[in-house]
Amino acid sequence: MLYNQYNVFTSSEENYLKAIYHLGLLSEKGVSTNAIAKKLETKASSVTDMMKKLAEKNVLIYLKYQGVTLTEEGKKTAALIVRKHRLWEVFLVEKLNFNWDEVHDVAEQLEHIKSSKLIDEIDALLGFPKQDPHGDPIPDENGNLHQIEKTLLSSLKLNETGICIGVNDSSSEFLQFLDKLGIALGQKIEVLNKEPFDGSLTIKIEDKTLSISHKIANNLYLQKK
Amino acid sequence: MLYNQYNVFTSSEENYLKAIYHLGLLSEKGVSTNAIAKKLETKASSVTDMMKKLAEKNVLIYLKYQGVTLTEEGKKTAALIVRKHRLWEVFLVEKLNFNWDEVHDVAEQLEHIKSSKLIDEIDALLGFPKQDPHGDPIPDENGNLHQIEKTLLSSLKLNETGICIGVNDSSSEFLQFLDKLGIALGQKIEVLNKEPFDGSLTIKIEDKTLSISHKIANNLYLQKK
DNA sequence: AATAATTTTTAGATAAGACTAAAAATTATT
DNA sequence: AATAATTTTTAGTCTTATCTAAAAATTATT
Repeated sequence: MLYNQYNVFTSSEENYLKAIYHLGLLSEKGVSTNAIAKKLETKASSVTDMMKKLAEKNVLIYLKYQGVTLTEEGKKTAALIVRKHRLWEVFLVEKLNFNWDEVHDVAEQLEHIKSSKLIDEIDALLGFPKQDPHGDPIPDENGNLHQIEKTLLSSLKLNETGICIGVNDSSSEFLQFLDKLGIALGQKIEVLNKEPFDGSLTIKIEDKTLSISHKIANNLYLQKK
Repeated sequence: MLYNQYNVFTSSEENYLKAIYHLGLLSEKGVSTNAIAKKLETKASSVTDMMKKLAEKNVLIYLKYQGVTLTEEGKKTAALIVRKHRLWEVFLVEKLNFNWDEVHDVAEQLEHIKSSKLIDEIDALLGFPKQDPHGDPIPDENGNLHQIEKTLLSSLKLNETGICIGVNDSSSEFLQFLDKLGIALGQKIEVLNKEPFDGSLTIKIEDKTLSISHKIANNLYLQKK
């Protein structure tokens, strides 16, 4: 049960919650002050201040020197911000001709707009999408994630096949590089060869044969067939 | 010639510029501190502080005790915020099923999103509209207004006819009242009778005959036929 | 286990934007 | 023209969200 559904958060508070949410998914332990500071490009002292404030608002548990953990309310709040971010990304790509490497900064702004009708209507306009343009899952209206089974291309075995469903690194550099190679979500990929020397792969994708580095293969998620 | 096209403004600064822009359209003289304070529901002392800051940024001329006037750059900046506000209003009504009385608060938030591609694409998606849902003109990409000739319904003569093209008061109370009466933009209105006693009008609108108060007639704009 | 290195917190400072209360200037009224 | 009323500005305070520098706690290393 959530203590207080009617908390209102500043954009800054929302950014902290989102950062903690993302970092918290990576491990079971509390999220460290430094990790948050690094993610938000701010100073550890600023993080400490904000953690005290957010703990007061019951969205996280803060124990000095032990990092923080989101409460149920904090998780839900954060997930709903992520939901807005990802829905806006889909909107920008599907309706406004943005490329998938251009959406992040604008979505960072749009995610803070306060209006439940707005985001519900955007969701409906887009046909209730389940993934954003980078293949990341969109939390539902209760903040729950329905993750699909995903495998790194680098961990596929020889001759295995999968559908490209997401990226690990969604920097615009990487996304533009994929565009250049002609790799996009939804495409079928088959591993033709794995080079033991440098970990590079030869893959078949949409009738073309490509050689890609281990680093690339380590940033592409597939759904195994 | 504009001094500096690359000024970046905070949301608060943008709200001041917009308020001064709207107030400045009403008269040739400088806009008074109190008028701005009233419009933004803030204190005169806060306005004075902000005027000094905006004068530094060359978007307005501030002379102590004499009110302020926008510079060319200030006018353009303000008009482009108004442009964003009104385009978002059209978007909310046309694409997201908002009623015309629900759009203002959300557009107040959306108008501060920084991305020229975003607003250009919204403009294109909507087919380059020239008016917002209340009939107010949308400034072009250079900040210029192309106002159409409009007449208050209250100043129409007996048996004259016009098309309803806008409202003067766009509070949600008034707009909901119009909805209840069945009055909407684009409708043809004919003045059947003018009551000298209280200024009320009998009008014919879409085959119905209605009696409306002077106050209502004073808040509806028509394009004369 | 003691010391070194790192992380985190505290304390104090700053900037933006708002406020109150009082002073100063302007405008209105007698 | 003098006084009253109003408007505007100034001076000082407050909150939010930052920061730096120093102190404290934790973790790693010898």
